[in-house]
Amino acid sequence: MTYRPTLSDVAKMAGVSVATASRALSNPDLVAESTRTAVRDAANSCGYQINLVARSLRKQRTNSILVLIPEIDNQFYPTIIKGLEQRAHNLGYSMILGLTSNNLLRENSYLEIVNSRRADGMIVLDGGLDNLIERGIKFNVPTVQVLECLGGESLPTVRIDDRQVAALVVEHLVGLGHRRIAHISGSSNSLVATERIAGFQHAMAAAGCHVHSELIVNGGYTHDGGAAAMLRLLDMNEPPTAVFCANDASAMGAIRACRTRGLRVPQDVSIVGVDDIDEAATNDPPLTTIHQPRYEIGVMAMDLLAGLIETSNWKQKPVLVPINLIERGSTAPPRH
Amino acid sequence: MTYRPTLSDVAKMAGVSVATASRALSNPDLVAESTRTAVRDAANSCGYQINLVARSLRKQRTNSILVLIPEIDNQFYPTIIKGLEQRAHNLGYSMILGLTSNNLLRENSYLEIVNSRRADGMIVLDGGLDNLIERGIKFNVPTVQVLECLGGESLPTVRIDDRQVAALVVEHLVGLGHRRIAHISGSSNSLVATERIAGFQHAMAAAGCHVHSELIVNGGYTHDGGAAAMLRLLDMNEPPTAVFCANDASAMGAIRACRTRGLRVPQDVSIVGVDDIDEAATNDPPLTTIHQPRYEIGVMAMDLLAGLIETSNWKQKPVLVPINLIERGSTAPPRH
DNA sequence: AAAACGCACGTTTACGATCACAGAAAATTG
DNA sequence: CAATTTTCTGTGATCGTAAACGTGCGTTTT
Repeated sequence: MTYRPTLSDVAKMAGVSVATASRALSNPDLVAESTRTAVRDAANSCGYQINLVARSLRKQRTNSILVLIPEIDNQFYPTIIKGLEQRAHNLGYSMILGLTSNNLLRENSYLEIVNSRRADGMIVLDGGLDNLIERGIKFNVPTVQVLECLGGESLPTVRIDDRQVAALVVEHLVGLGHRRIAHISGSSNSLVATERIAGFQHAMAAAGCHVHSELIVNGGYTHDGGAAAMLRLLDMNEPPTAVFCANDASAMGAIRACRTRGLRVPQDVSIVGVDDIDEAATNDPPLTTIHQPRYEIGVMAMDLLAGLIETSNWKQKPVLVPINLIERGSTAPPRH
Repeated sequence: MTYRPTLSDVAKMAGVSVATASRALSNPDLVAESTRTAVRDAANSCGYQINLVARSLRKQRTNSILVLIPEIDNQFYPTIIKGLEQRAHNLGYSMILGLTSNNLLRENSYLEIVNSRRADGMIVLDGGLDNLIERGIKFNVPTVQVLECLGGESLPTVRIDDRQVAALVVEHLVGLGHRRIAHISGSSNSLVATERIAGFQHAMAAAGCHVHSELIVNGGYTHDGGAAAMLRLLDMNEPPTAVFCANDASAMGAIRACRTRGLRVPQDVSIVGVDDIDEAATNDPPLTTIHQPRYEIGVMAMDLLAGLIETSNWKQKPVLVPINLIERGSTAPPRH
């Protein structure tokens, strides 16, 4: 195909004006049956395809949204992306994906996309970018924050209750009889990590367990970081009998570390993760973890944004997504 | 901010024509120093942001490309996506991500995006969509196929040599002393799967090993499928001493199946995977596998597409990406 | 029968930038 | 200093669609 017919070509062929051709194709009910079919036939016979760029310019709407993710090869984000994408598709939006790598330069260049009207709004899973979000607000770009919300809740937000995460874990472990429980935390510049730490301390206190500060070590959310942190815990005079890890990757690292010291999970040490990534179920032992409904989180975030774009108002409350603990094979009562 | 200044506002402020303002911002060297700074100052002072939609309409270029992926929560694709995205970003393109789920309806709706000029080209990792690709060709949309190439190589293509995959695996296992080797294959409607089967048979024949047809079973590329396939192999009168699995997920499933039968890997059975997903290295035992440079594959595909968009010609040869076998802990000489 | 209404459609312009063309101003040359 | 080139800038057309607005005509209302 060499020449791309435009709407005016179609109109000419059908013997109507451009306006009528436009209406016949986009708002069929505004047009008489006969002209409607005439226009449609003309469009089909010449292989007409609407030019969405032109429509966007005229309507001041691109029907695409920008999604900013810190990293994608992380086991955690892909399912959220899936939820976002499928919902976007159902709502008639395309998804532009930006990987920020927590890199300020990249973030700024992605901002260009929304500021220059190439996207109608954005979803940010990278709460570290508070400055980005501020600028987003400044330009009145509809924005939804997901999970990591460093910008506070001045923006529409979909997240889980990270204190509840810790509470559920502590409740489970204390219920099994553990008293000496450690926490392998996430990166300290993350609000999620600090909330989980606070929640852990609070829940432990509520259960009447003392938490020595040595029992909270940073695992940086990674497999290797979790393993290193676990080794430090095992080197203590009185090691913990159970460990609450801030995510599944560090939990698996912790399990690996136990093994290198000849300890069995869960017989000698209980380990709990957070996220419930796919690998958690197939891991050996299967990981007891906090399930986050990642797909649904994506769907809800996209719904929220779409509403925001269309009505530009929102109820000032963050959407809190329910979570639950999934008991698998990595936790058991402590030995005596 | 309530009003968005346009180029004509900037021009008015700077006391020049719109054309000059456009040149000053987009082609600064075509304009006198003094007017250049005048225009820039005006743009800055009123917070001007270019409208990329308008530019796209005029230039008939969107600077965005469509990437079609069958599924994203698959451990395999995210790293490719990362390569694609980062390269796209460096080249000045945005990436629109479409998840097809191998669903014909979705595929067609994504085609709309390129046909309606919202993207300058597309990258297809979902070779199952031969009809899609055909239409892509029909509309002269620059397209690059990656890995799974059901449409043949009439299109620009970036892939690995799947027969070589099988050859490397067989060479490794035969080198260890194995003679009775099985293959847990991928879904039969995939060209990649059939090529690996053919390569397996060829390499085995070349090594002087007979391959009974029972020794090739379908594992559907999944963990559970791999486990089920392995159980079938272990139920044979004379089970294989080594298994070549079509991907890492099915290899891990196979290992799990061995364990449920009380067999140890690699002492009793050797297992090889393909892909080298992150989990392969942390798996217990660490998986011997064929490494695919997924990030680089993404980068190369994006480079190829960008070239295609700009020059619209290509050397008629598929880009073959080099691969190699990584020996880890899941393979060993057979017992006697 | 006159007034009021509403449907279906055409005319025209807006959307916001870029580019070809041509003219004006400045710089260079002999 | 006139002639020529070079540099710079404005005019107006253009990209393809949507929508505001207006028109003609048939139908209903009193």
